Amino acid sequence: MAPKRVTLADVAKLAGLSTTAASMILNGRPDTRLSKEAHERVLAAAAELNYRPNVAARGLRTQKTRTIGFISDRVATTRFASGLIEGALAAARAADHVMLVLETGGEAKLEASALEAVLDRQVDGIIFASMRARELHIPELPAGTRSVLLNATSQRHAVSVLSDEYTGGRTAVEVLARHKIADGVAVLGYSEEAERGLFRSVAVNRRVAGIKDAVAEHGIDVTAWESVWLWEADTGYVAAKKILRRHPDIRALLCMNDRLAFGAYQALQEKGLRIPDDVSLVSFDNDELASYLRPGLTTVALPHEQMGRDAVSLLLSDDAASGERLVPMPLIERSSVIG
Amino acid sequence: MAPKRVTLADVAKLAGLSTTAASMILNGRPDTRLSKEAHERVLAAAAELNYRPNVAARGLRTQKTRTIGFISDRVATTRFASGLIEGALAAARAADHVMLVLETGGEAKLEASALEAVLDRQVDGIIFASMRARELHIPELPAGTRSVLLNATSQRHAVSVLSDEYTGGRTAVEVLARHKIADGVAVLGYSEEAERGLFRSVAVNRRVAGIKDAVAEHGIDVTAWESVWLWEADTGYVAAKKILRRHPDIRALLCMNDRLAFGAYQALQEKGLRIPDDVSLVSFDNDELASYLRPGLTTVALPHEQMGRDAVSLLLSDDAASGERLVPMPLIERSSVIG
DNA sequence: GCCCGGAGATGAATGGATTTAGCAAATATA
DNA sequence: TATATTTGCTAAATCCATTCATCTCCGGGC
Repeated sequence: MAPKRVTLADVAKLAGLSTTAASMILNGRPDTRLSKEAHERVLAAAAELNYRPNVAARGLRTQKTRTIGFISDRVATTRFASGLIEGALAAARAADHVMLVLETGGEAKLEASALEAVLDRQVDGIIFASMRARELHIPELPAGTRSVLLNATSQRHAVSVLSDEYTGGRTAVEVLARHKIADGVAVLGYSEEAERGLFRSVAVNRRVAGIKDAVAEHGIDVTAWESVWLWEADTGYVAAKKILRRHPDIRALLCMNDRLAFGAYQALQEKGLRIPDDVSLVSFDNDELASYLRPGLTTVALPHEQMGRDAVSLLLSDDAASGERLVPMPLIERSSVIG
Repeated sequence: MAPKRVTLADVAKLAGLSTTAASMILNGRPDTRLSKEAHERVLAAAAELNYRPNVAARGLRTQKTRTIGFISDRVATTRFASGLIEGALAAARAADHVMLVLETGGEAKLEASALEAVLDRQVDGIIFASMRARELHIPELPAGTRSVLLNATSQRHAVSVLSDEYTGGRTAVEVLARHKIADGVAVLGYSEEAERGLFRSVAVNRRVAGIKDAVAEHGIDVTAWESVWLWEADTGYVAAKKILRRHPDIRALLCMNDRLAFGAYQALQEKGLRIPDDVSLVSFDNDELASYLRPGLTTVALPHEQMGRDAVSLLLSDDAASGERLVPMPLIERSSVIG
């Protein structure tokens, strides 16, 4: 039904002017000497025909496509990690850009072809995202290709957006300190002793460093550091039971993520221990889960949406910032800490 | 460092042939009469220079961009809904296409601008997705624009991909029947009596119809239909408590989704009732939650990934199928039904 | 010796924009 | 009156690949 797309030539013809004039006017170029009347005619014609420029054609000339490539290992390993995409999408939209989203599953082969696919489409910049903070290997990019690492680091690439894990770790401990919990604290999920020399991730190491520093500063006595390699609900359940068996006097559990905390809830419930009256819990992530739990779980949030936003604005900003952009991890207070 | 992109002209020059020849050879056109030697030279030149065609330029000529627009209200309202995107992404990649993902938050204004944004980029087709199955209002598209509705229906648009809710509803009931549960069953989340005339959604209505038919066929006695408007963990908790108070003899809970079931778990635990020994549970969705729960929740899965895949393959397939593509909802058996 | 057909290749148009260079008329300057 | 300058606008090149329409040889047929 609807005829083919309106082109600039159509607009120019209707306005009785050249495409040059139409182009200049529609792009609002400042140096033009075209008359007021010409402006009006072109604008009116464009409006009447409902003209929209063909981005591919424009991009061919200008080398700008107003398109960003977002290459990530997974889009949605965990629900909350897709906040990275949501934030990026929102920021891109605000800047009048769109995003090509590609998923690689972490496979090198797919990573390479994903990169080619976005390069072939002349994107203005590329975001390399990882759903769990880690070191990424990025191949060399054509000169002039802008890129930002999101929730990831890389040797070669200058700029990356990360959550501020060190401060986040401190925050979690400070909640305990503020609520006068000074002993009977167990850390669930990480133990330096058990994991020394094993590679965790930059994020975890920094978080642990924050926890340790804050614990020392506030003179908190940590009864146990329990190592759990996979941070899932069932492993959390098992580990929490173990801690409770060995240390019946535990008053607080600092869990390395919300799924572990979820498992701990189950273990505590089984033992008939009440949260927070008998045992307090603080955790990390602010997974969707955290709000479902009863009582609600107090947790230090991973600011995924903000990180996504920041990645886009860094990518699109003119000043070639470099280094790490650390995004604060906000404390979400619910009811799992006694007070 | 790396010089500017290699163009077809570069390849042609290195091969000592015209761009016409190079283009024909690289595109493997069958009718060409170019010599074997010419083929070899062009292919070798392309490989040596690592030539990749500029998709924008090609698209300008061929009107094909190998790009799909994916416009959705939310990308990740719930973790598992983003399976829609994951599936679509995987299918697109398999078909050597990429996806422009746009999020509208359901706002009409953003929907309109998202549509323009993808149309401006000459996408080969558009998927309109909704994270919760519902009726979508899609504006008229330019002639020849292919489109598929994903997890949504619309008056105007012919083809949509939906989960097979009717059969899914039956499946849930059949689990109960198979395990010889014939009475003391309560449905948690929907009551026709309470919600008569209120708009739910096509999906819910079909699911309920399936439940009703299967219940009648198997001669199951449903003790209570409890209406819950918002299907969340806390509302499920409250509703389950209410049911247990009024009907202490309940043996099974059929929950309209996993979050409600999660709330029911909490209510049952508080009452000291064991799952599945005292009360069995069946639910819908296969949310990530369902696997965290103890015991694991038996649930009828929303086949989001498959739906995403189907949407892309329908969009890209030649035969202009129309009507609804109903994707089966698989039963995920865990341990919440006595047996 | 001339014409014809086919093999092997290419020039130029095309798609839809941006942009450089420059033209013609009107006005200003001397 | 003759020369500069400004004003208002446009032809044509460009971005890169695809494709239509030809063009040039060369050997075979008559």
